[in-house]
Amino acid sequence: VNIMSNARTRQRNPRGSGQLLRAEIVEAALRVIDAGGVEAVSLRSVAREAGISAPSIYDHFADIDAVLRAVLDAVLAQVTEEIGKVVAANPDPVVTMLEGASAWVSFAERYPHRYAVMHNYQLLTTEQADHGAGPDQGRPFDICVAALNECIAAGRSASTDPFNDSVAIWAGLHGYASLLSVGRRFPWPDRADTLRRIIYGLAKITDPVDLSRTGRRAVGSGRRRS
Amino acid sequence: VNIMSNARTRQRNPRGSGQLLRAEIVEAALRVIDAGGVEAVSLRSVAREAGISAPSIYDHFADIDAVLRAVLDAVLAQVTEEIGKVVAANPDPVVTMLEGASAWVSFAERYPHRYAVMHNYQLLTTEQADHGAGPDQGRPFDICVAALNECIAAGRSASTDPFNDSVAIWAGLHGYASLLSVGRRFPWPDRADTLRRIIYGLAKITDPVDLSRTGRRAVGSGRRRS
DNA sequence: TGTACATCAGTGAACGCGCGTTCACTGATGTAC
DNA sequence: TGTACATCAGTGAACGCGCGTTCACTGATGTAC
Repeated sequence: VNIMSNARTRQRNPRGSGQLLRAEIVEAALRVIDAGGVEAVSLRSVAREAGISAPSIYDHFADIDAVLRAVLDAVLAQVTEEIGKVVAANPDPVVTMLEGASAWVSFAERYPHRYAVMHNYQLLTTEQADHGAGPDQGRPFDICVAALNECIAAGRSASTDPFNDSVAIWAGLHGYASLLSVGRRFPWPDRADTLRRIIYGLAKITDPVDLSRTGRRAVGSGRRRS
Repeated sequence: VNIMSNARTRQRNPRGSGQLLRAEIVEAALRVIDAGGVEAVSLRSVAREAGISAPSIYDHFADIDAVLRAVLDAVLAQVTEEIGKVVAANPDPVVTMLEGASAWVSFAERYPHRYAVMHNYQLLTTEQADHGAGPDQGRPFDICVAALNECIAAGRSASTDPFNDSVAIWAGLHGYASLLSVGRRFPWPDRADTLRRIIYGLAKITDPVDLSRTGRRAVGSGRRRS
């Protein structure tokens, strides 16, 4: 747990740079979370990991929950950025949905404990829960609605209700990410296949794409229709 | 938290009935979980709720994790029974899928903390994680595969791969149940509508059913196809 | 240019709390003789 | 029928631990004069 600790190596920040410790505390909390989950977080464990004494945290945060809210902001920013990058890189709206979904699930698998923290409702401030900063409700969910609207506009989706269909997509992706991130033993099918089933089925994609071909051309064999 | 406690009112069990306390401990743990989530569970909090001294638990369980595993068994039995009842009552396979899904989500909403415990992988024994007792992998997941196979056999589903499609359905239902159970504020669409989107989309139902009509006849307007 | 002082960025010791766990024990009740 | 005893179903006190939080403090560094 203490492998990445900077305990004992830390130097006091120079005069006027006291704010730097705030960021160091958030980073230390992220390391504690990655190593042992949110239940390993305590004021003292974060202080140990940051290489400072416990009372020093009070100079920057009111309590450990304030630290966790700052952590949550950092995690939200990270996942939104990762998805945003993928979405911006793809002009094809169907590919955008698939790759965005893949980025979401990939984040959950690489940072399972951050993903869990992101969905721990107890931690959220009302603002984080209600507005744009909300993990799914906010930017990632909005990205999903926007991408689905683009699919509809391009004639690639049969959805007539992009908001309600996006709720279903959100549920599917969160459930899949959540199941994968807890590391349950299960004969999981190929991930790209499962993501295609979820996105094609819930976004009502009429015009699948074969991602295994570099040309990314539409193919007719992606999903059989009756 | 202590409202339903039987502290101070409890009588020692009669000679030869010491086993009864085991069940009382599990029930007390369920009350603690329902009131405050799994993080409120401790050996002492469960003992308080059961109206016994803390060391008494050691006569029946090796440690608090053993109590939680017994709790998990009870929760799995409950949810499996609730779903099984609904499934057995419906001869129509499409209705079975919808009502089974509704029962699952309803359980998550009525017992959000039990639902969370059920997906807390840390608690599972290897047996619970791998075999029939597993929360979704086991009986509920098998019920889903069986129901989907019935839909296919009845010509109501276009699925050609019931196992992989069931994984997608499992993801969708778990995600939806999970999102609802954490109580996030969100303009949720009508629940039956969302469940229809998830099941019809992922089970590839070609022949929707209108649940609002008591006759449960198939209707053509459930989902537009391009 | 020197020096007193204020400020900054923290520290160390201590507090009371709930926790898991141990250990010797208690008191009611069934049973052997 | 009486009584000694074994057993059962627990209890009460104590331990060491990590926790959140407080409080007086320290020592380096910038600044006023």
